[in-house]
Amino acid sequence: MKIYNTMTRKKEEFVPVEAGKVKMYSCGPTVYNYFHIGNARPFLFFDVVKNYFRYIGYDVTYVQNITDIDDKIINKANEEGIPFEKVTEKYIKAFLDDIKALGIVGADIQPKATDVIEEIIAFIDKMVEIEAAYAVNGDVYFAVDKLPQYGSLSGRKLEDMQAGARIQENTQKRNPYDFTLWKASKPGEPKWDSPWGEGRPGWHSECVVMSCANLGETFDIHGGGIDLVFPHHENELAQAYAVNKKPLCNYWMHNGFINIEGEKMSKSLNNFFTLRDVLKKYDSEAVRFFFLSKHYRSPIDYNTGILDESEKAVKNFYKALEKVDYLSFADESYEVSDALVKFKDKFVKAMDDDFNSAIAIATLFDLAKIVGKASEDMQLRKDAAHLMVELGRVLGFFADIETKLSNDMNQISESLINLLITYRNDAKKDKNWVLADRIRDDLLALKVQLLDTKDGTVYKLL
RNA sequence: GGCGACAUCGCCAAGUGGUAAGGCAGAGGUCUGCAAAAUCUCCAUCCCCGGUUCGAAUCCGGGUGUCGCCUCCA
Repeated sequence: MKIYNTMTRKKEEFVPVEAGKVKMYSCGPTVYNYFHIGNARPFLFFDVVKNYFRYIGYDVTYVQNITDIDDKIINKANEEGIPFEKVTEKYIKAFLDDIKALGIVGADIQPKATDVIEEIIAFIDKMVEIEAAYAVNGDVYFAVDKLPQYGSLSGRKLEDMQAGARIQENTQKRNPYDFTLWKASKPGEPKWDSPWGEGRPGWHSECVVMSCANLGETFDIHGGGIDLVFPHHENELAQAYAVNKKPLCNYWMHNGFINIEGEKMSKSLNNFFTLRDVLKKYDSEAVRFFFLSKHYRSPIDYNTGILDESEKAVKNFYKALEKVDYLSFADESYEVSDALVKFKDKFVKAMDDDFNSAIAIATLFDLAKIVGKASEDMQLRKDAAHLMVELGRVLGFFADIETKLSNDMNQISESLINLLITYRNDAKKDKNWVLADRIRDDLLALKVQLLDTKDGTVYKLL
């Protein structure tokens, strides 16, 4: 198992802190809005990471935080003139609904920042105590100068950063790169008591507190979007070094960005799509296919055509399963036969190589080809179907296979269609092509497609 | 200015020294009253130049182009 580690900029063999166990953390949403497809990428990807580790036998603990106190949330609350809790309540629910709609199982532990304020205060207090941080007028800042390791994750040196960076003047800070740990509250803002007065925690401390509390001071994997490398993750790491004197985690994983039609997604360009809106038009598995068909570290371009293609591709998985009537034997046990073991190997090898999901998906197509091939041995086709579903589920596909494959047509309409097929066959016998075609076309308009096969006419619901 | 990523068939996308996976689209055959479906088959030498090597899409150098981070944006 190899993982690309942002810290070292190379693929490294994965060695867990504790044998047989994986402790992973990924940065969750700030709940002030519906999340967009860019946010969806890490949510989906790290869920697959978790699935895969479980699949190959690890005992996984996956923690993902919810940031429910933050400037953006306060701004939103002020805009709408409601308490910030109303904002977070609404968007936490939306977050949970949306990831579920995308087929994301979710984290084992999902702590909220406001649930651990006491712990965050204690953590910041410790930094002040050891002089890794300092308080000024009710604010607390982390002193980056004190930490020689600062910049090690993002590969920057403080000297380099100073040169051309556009950092707002903040005369309270000793170094412009000192970051806020605690922020004094203004009148009317949410606040908590602290040794430095009433205020609220900055963003960077909560993740350290929540990850270490649930996973230990050094855990295995910390994930998030590539943009979080600096400053967020750099700052998390800095705090962990300062207080625990050891690295926060052994492997830093970062997913690439999503562009829209070749341009950066941004609110000013108004070119972002919420997942919620995308799922109104496209099947969730098409979205999943879109993400997983490309390596997670690559930048990925979103455009309207790409999901159409993805949707067709996913449909072919189901077409193959329909051909063998998968549901009729889905519950039967099976073994990976000698003829199929190479596909499982290919899948595992691909995923072991820094989660190469593109090849993993190709394996699914390899299997779909066998499943759908009428000339193949039926037992082989069934076994291939089982394996295809087993592997597909690791990637999050086929979660709702019963619904997808079941024909919800009721008995009456089924017999009506068969009746019309009989009429059409009579018309064909009479060479009444006009009537025959009319029946076919009219049914097509009702989303019932007639197909003339060697064995007679069959129909398909579109 | 500093740091970094990427450039592979019409589109999406694997590949990290041994002679280009897969998907979508497309072409042809079979089947068919027509059509669709199904099925079989076909479909790239890897941005440019130079180097290393028996051998490079893969390594090195130089171009060109695209993009990202350095603004509490995943």
